[in-house]
Amino acid sequence: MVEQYNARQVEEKIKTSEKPKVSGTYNPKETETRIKSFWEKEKIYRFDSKKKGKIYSIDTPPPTLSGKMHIGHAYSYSQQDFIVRFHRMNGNVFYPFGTDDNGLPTERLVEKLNNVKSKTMKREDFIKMCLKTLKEITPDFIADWKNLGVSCDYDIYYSTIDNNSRKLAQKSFIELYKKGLIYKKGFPTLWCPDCQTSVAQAELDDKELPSLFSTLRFKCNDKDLLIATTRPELLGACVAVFVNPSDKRYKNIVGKKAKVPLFNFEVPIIEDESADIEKGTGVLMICSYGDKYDAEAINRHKLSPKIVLNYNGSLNIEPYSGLKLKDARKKILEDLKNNGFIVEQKQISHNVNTHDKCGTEIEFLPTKQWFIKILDKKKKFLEQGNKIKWHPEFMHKRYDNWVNGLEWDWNISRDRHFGVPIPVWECEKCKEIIVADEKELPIDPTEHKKKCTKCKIEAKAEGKVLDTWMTSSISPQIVSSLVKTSENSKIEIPFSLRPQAHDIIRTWLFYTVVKSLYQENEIPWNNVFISGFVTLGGEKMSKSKGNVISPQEVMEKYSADALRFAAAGAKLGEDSDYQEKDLVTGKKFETKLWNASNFVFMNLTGYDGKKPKKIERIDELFLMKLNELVKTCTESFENYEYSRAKIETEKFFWQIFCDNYLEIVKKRIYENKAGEKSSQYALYNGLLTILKLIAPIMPFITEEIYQSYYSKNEAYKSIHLSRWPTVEKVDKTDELDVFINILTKVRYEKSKAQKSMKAEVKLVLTKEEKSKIVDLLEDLKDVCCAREINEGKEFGVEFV
RNA sequence: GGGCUAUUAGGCUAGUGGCAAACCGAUUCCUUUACACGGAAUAUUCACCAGUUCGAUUCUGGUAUGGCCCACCA
Repeated sequence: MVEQYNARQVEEKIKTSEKPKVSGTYNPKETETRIKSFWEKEKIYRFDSKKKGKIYSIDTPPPTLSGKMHIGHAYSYSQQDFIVRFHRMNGNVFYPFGTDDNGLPTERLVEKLNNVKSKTMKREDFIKMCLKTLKEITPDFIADWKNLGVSCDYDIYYSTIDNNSRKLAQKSFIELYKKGLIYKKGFPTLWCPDCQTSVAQAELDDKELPSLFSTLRFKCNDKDLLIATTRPELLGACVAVFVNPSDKRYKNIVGKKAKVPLFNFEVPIIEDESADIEKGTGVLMICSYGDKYDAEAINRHKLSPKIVLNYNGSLNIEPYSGLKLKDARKKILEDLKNNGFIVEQKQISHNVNTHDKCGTEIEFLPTKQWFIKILDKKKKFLEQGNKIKWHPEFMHKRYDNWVNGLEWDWNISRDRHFGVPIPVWECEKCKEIIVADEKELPIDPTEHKKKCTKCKIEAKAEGKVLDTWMTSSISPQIVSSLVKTSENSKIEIPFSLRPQAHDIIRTWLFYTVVKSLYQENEIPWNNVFISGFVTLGGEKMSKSKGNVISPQEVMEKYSADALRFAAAGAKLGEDSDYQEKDLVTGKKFETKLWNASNFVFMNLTGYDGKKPKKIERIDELFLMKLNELVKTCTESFENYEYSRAKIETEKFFWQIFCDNYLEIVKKRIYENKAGEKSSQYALYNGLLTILKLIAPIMPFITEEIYQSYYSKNEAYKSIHLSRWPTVEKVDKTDELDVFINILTKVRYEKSKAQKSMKAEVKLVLTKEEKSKIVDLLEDLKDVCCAREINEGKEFGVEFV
């Protein structure tokens, strides 16, 4: 069992421990639990609204509340936390937390947990049940984020279905409606027959499906007119037949009528560029509606559509009434075949659009929906995109591609039961729209009666709900509303950062830009930080494939710090493959950090914290080298390149600090040589700096080491509130490199001779070598175990 | 079909206009005043073809192969 400590006990422990606690083996499980409660108790990550100075604000992504944290979350939230922790050490951060529970996944979860069906309940009651259920299950869900060390201020919390979020989403609707940016229109829209709702372009997925490509026999003046189709079930909705104007084969029949097989009605034969001469038979049948081009074509030629599809995906045309699309297709093909209307049939595979929530093939149905105008502002959205700094830069292209490819206005209404209601009523007589008063929000119009201001009769409540992105797209406004602002701490839009994954650039990211432009006339954030996915063996993880890595188990086995360490290896924006060896490396790094700290503290007895008058050259060179690392890490973190900071710090700590510097100063410290104080100074500050540099990535172990030694001398109660190391201007010198180079050569000779590194030698250096490290000869002698160092024509090692 | 991105040691990945690198693994050795969960060393490598350049793994163009996004869907 994990031993539980509270913060007071931690304090006691620290106070009462005379000797440095860093000894024995590192126990991450116990430590992480204890450090986590210390952070919570001391409110280390609380947003301080009174603190002066610039605020680094984060538009934290709210994870969907369903099930548990998955490994992708673990990586991406770690990555954003690296950046946040770096900025916290440079000033004040605003890092709220939210959960997304306004969507289908949560609806299903709540239904399952309470054994109810939302559609049979009053919407208001279902939302109440959601809020109650969520209150019960959310703490457990969030626990994983806390265990991982994600340093949000969890008191600044929102849920996308809570009263405040619903209120702001409705307010946003009303604001945009009043600005004339929202309209309601009957239109053939993307429709999911399974969810029985309209959907937005951004919710479409591709699916490669097998299909039958059938060439059918239409009739024109008793002659055959062959037309190929994959959608025979829509024959009854055929309203025209198109041929290309430059297709000589069909010139003579343009303007005549074609007879639709099986249904026996006639449709006009029209010239239209959209018919591809090469494809099929070159004749194209237009149905209402097979796809968006049908919709456009029907509009273009002012044809009247024949709607044969019901909202639930069944046909309404005899004799196929009531049959679902797939069954109807089967039956119609059968009938066509039996009547000799099929000339040719082949199996093909083609991509179809499906609904990303349920995988059902998307249909087109004319329904009345609410839209936000976006098509006429493409240029403006591209401009906004240009004002944002993208990390990595190439993700900007994805945004541009999406904006350029937009073909529909944003459909924001959904025919679902659960969600944020659209706060309007419509007079059935004069079609006047009555919007809710801001004071009434959040409101469910179906629960309230409103009269038409003109006709004075009762208006009809809108039954539809808003697209969940309608709420998510105002996340900056939602989190801003959660804190009281003071002079010092205005949470302003644009925020500093939006961290998110690349799969929702077209939705969350884009829609937030839209809202921010329409509501604030601003970009929502100055920086966007796009993380990649976590794969296993190069493949996407999914429950169905069974190749899922559970972050809870990884944390259990390797520690949260090790998991974060692995996440820090992933390059920004790129998918990274989960490799167990990265966790092994992370754990080893912990051990090494622990042992090295142990060694440093052991040798700091008698150190008074003051800077000695004389700093030995070797100590100075080490601190200068470290200064270069500080510079690199600072720049890297500023540019969101946490992985570079991690690699450089790891390399420096292991290779320069442990393998070389500690070995070099050992003898001086053991033997209380003259430069001891100087080395102690360098050890104390060197280790502290290294700890700070790696603290954003490994917050637990660095805090533990800080608490066990440094906190009593340093001004800050947590390493995560301490100040990031500053970069000093120093002259460059290669003395240390030359020194290490010589040391390497000595080690090589010892290794070749199969001798211990402690074997005593006589060393011969060239005049040039010797002159470069003239101040370091005594150190070289110590670390090489050299009895003497002589000058000669060439480098040489002699064993004694 | 368009866009983006990638191709580096046995595996997984950094990186750079001028001796090619970390980690895991393999091989050889080393040990006891931080750490064998350690240290020293060894082997093996920049997809292909052109161009720019004194010099290209790095820049440019193309080819091949993979991934992602978008489009096509009669």
